[in-house]
Amino acid sequence: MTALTTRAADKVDARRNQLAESALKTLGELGYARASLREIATNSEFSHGVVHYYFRDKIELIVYCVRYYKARCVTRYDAVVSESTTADGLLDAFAAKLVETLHEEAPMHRLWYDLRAQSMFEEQLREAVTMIDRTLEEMIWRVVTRYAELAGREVVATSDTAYGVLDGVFQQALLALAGGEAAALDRITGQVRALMPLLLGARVVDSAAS
Amino acid sequence: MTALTTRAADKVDARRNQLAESALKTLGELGYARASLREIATNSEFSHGVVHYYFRDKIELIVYCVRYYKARCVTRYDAVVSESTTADGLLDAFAAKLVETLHEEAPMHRLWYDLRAQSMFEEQLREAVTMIDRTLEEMIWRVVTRYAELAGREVVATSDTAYGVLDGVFQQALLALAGGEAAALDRITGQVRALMPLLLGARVVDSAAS
DNA sequence: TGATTTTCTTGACAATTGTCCAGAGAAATC
DNA sequence: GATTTCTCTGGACAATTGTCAAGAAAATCA
Repeated sequence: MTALTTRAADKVDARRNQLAESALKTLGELGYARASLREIATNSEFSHGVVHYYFRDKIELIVYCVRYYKARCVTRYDAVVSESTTADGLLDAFAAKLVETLHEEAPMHRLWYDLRAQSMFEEQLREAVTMIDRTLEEMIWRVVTRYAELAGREVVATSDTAYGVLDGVFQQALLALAGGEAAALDRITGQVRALMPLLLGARVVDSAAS
Repeated sequence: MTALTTRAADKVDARRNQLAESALKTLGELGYARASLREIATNSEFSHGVVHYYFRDKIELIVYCVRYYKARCVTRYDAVVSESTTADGLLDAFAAKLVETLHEEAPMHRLWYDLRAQSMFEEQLREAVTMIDRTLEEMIWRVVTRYAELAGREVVATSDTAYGVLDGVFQQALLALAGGEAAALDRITGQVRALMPLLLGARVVDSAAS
């Protein structure tokens, strides 16, 4: 019985994910405000009524989508961290990955910034948004600390500052890109190369290697 | 006749500004999506029909509001720049002003971030948003260059990077504040104190003063 | 004061929205 | 194969939206 229940729950979750998938496509295209449930359903293979079978209301769908979206984000820079062997190499790989993300996932990211802004008005969004924000901060922190480790230096900024700084220039690039400014891709590469070293302080002396 | 026309135009502009004023209040409270023309009109001293007498449609009202809002922003840190006599003093004044802004104009700023995000979906908003963004960047740049000048050092970051970085942590603070995290005010003070020096490079030798 | 223009109000409109529901269809269970 | 449960459809609902227009009210001008 437990097994059956679990399997049924899995099936429901699978359908929820399927709906979230197409909902995210519509949301990324139209943004939070303009994406109606009917439009979302039209861009899926179901009718508009099915949404209320799997989600209580619109906000629950959105929140589910936001959480679902997070799963794709967390590992984005893991390869950058694990496969880089030098500080400069990591810098290159990180910048390249940022550019790739801006290129290929722009709709997803403008949706993210949209939702984050909406969360300042709609309290129901806040918890999910805060959770993702924390996850993103940790992701960036892994990159920065690995960078410092490879450089043999210490990080002089806190985790939130590092995230805030890089998120700021990333958002700037995304915005410029939305305005057709293709040069934004080159610009952010330079910005990251310039900023990351600034986050590092004096050379660390490894006391175990004397 | 020119004088009369001008005076009439001034009167129209005055009414437009009056409407923009109360519209901004509603927009700051509800955000771009949820602020209907009726709600905006209700929070003004006019009926909902008057909006279409002074503005062609909703988007024109919003854009007008955005531009009107800009006028209040540009001079916000002028006193910080002109009245500071030491680098550390400027840092203090700048951080204090940021905190004050976060405290007193939070609704206005969450509206700004909302509109900026919307501009990635709605092309009609883009021009006005881009213009304000440039203005804000210049404003920050005046602070940063003045800071470098007082410190007798050069700025190692470009104007857009400086703006992106500070805007990032500011937005982070605003978001945290919306979530009731009062500690965000102290945090951003520390962040600014830590970040600004990082934007400066080696000591500048004033060749004229040798 | 009377005429004319400007300004504003009120009500109406079509469209869109989120939500709900009755029932059709599919799947699972017995 | 019959029955029950799950899944989905399509239409209806009230509420809200931006927009518009007809006319009242106010201001301006003669």
